[in-house]
Amino acid sequence: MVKSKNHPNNRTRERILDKAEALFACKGYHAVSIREITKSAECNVSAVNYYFGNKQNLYCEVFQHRWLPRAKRIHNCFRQLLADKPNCKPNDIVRALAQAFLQGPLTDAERVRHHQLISGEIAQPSQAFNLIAKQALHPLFNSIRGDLNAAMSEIFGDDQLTLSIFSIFAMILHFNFARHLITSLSGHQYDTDFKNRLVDHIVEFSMFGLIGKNGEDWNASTT
Amino acid sequence: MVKSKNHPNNRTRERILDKAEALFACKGYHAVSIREITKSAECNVSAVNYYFGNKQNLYCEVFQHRWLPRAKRIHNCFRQLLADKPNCKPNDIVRALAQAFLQGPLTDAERVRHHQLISGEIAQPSQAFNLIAKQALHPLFNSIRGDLNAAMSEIFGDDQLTLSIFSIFAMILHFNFARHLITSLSGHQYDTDFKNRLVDHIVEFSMFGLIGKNGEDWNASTT
DNA sequence: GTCTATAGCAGGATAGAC
DNA sequence: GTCTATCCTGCTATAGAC
Repeated sequence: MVKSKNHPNNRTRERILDKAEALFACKGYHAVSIREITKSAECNVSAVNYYFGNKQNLYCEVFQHRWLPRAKRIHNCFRQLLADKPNCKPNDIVRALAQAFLQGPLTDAERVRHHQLISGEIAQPSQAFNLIAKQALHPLFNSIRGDLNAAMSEIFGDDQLTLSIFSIFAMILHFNFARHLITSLSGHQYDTDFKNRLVDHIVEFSMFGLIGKNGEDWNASTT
Repeated sequence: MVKSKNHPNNRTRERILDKAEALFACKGYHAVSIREITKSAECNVSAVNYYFGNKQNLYCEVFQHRWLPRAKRIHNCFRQLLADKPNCKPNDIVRALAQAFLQGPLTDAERVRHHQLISGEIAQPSQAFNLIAKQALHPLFNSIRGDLNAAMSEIFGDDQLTLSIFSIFAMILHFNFARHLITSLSGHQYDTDFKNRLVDHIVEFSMFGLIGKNGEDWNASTT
């Protein structure tokens, strides 16, 4: 057995966070054991308790030190894309959002991890939910709300806008979160072409829905 | 200790399925122990192994004997709603779908369970995924595809239609699946009024997106 | 800061009485 | 079909050597 491992420029604490995140994302909190994490991080079992106290706290610190910084990178990317368009219209906002999340600064592996983790918290909120709600979800939501509000005509009610933002997020999350299902039903792999296609689709659908700009007499049969 | 428990008209096997489903939905597969299930079902620990062989198999049978029948009830409700409208337009189809899933034949507690279970499988597919994909997801998808295809104008491409159906499902799933987040961001509780509002929103957004029938010059700033 | 060793417990699964 | 008792594995967490 090697006593002192070679991990140049790569502290044990950081390696644990990296591997823990990957495993939590992939399998979920309860399906991952400390032994599995420390084995993957090539360190001793007791290192998790030494650095993080316990498993639950490691999970929270994954969100604090891995998930949140990545969320910030996505949001910055979104803001940057908008900053390049001074008088932006609703479609510019939705496009910037879709691009930031589907093509933005993350690698595809990071993107999958990111969405798996947030999906887990949305489905079954734990301690970490309050953290990310307060520091990422609420600020982003309010920011988009302000942008869209400024860009939309005033006939749009507050509630209508809120629900529309949820719907846009539903699409963005779903197209990352349900990759397996979507591949299984559509046959598409998540390559660059398909992601371009998805961004275009999200923008078009968010603007026109099923009807399209050629808007026909959709309501004719309803009396 | 009581030797023979009183469970009139309610076989042990069925009680285990009921309680197991509730717990799996609420906490996820790995977070639930056999002991917890059998305690909740008021039977002996060994009953799970007696009736289902092992935990994994119990999980699959929950999908087989609880989830799938419920999915069928929802699909029947959808078909029934459509049958009442002979010459249905796209908005009728989307409304029937949203109603079937958000207001349909299930109680609200059943609806939450149903969506938590399917979300778990979409996020991290297990053995059960193939079962429900083959017996519920693919048939429903193809059925809607056919309905919409017949109701839409022919300018809509195959791929465009596929992505649009995903988007409609994304909304329906998200509005059930992300209840905690949506309540946290919008302040709305999931009462009857809000669910009515959601159905209307899903139909409107799916038809017109953000622009609405008053469709303005959304694309003006993009050159 | 990293390791070994182990405490202490909970998990899934089985054998066999009734 | 339901129960008790038990096996054995794997888990989290801690104590203490180096």
